[in-house]
Amino acid sequence: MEPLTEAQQELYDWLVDYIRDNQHSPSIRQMMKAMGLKSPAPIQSRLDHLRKKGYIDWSEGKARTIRILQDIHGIPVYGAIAAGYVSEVYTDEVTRLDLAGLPIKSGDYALKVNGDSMIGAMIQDGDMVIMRPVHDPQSIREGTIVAARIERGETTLKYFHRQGNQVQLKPANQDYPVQEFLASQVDIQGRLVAVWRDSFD
Amino acid sequence: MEPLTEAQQELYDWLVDYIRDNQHSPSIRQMMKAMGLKSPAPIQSRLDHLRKKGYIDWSEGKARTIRILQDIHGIPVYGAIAAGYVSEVYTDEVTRLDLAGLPIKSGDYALKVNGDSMIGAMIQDGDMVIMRPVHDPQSIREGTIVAARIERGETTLKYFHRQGNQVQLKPANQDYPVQEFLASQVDIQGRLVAVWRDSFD
DNA sequence: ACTCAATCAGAACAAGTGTACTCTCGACTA
DNA sequence: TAGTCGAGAGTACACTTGTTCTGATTGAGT
Repeated sequence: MEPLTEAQQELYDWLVDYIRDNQHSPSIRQMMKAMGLKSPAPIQSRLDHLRKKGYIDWSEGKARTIRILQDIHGIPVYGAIAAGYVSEVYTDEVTRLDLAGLPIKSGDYALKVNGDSMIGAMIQDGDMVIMRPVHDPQSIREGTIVAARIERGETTLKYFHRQGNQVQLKPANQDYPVQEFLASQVDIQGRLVAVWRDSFD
Repeated sequence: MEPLTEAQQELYDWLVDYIRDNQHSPSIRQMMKAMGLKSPAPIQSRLDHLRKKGYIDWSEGKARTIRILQDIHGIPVYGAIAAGYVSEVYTDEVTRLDLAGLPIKSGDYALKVNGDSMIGAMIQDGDMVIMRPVHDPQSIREGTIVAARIERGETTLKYFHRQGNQVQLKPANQDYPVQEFLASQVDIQGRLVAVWRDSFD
């Protein structure tokens, strides 16, 4: 990332804070006052440089449309780790894991997992599963993990399989039985899109 | 939260998406087009209702200053699901899982997991592990999962154990051996605070 | 049948706002 | 020493944009 001058850095830092707090960009005259200036020209100049250097962008001619190009919310992904004695560090290109924006859409919701019936799918007690609402049951693919409500009763997390007009709900644990229902008996409330676990002491 | 009409809900959902994607509010005429309308009046009406019901707010007279009052980045936690045929739905109090803010501190970073040496700890290939830097190796508790760099070589994810002045790195998979090193040989780069997995088709 | 709220079209206005322009000044460099 | 670049003041203009009108339509209650 190309370095910034002191004045540019000052404006950039203020911008990031303002946008994070207010969910929208300030106007040039607002920035002017915040920087203690009496003319919009210096702000324009700094903004031009910030854009040229790849820090921000905006829609030409439109009011308050500045966007910070760097991810504000995510955390940096430094590389790949682990296991087979291999490791790799991303030095030049630091991607970012945007837990807030990237894989999650509006409407998604989370459920806390009780029990261990999905242990074979690496989902354990206490995990948070992020679900996406399913509007058309026909669109669910075989083997997807879904939250299924059975006959207006309890909801469980299971593998989804079709068998004619029947629906199979398979746990990922030998200790639990496979359940079969008529398609009309089960209500698929969502499909699994992500798992979050922070239950480490 | 007061319920919304269909038209209001449609606008609100679109708004949330737009602001999250663009870091600023759209103009009324943009909303007009997005909703397929030919007049700004209906949008204003919907916005008035959304504000009155506490969903959004804006600075009067200022362009593109709409803010979503609800937390955009967290996602709602509807309840507990699964497993032992038990389920529970949180109806009254909807907590929110703030993936961006809550359990993650500044300085945390993510690593993509290669291999299956931690499969016993329910961490599989492709998972993102969120690590927190460890400054004092003495503070690490027995059995914590850490990212350890061995003799300035590769970094691996393992259980951390002490044995006198030696350090044991135990994988969570029988197929891999336990490794032992002098404390001076291993550099603990971080301890595991969370796991994220979104590799579902 | 009546009321009321919510939803639309269309037009108009005033303020907010981005942008362009002309200057000056200081720091650094060839 | 002349030249370039970034910072800053001040002014002006055109477009974007929020807001306010006047009406018409629809649907749900009563």
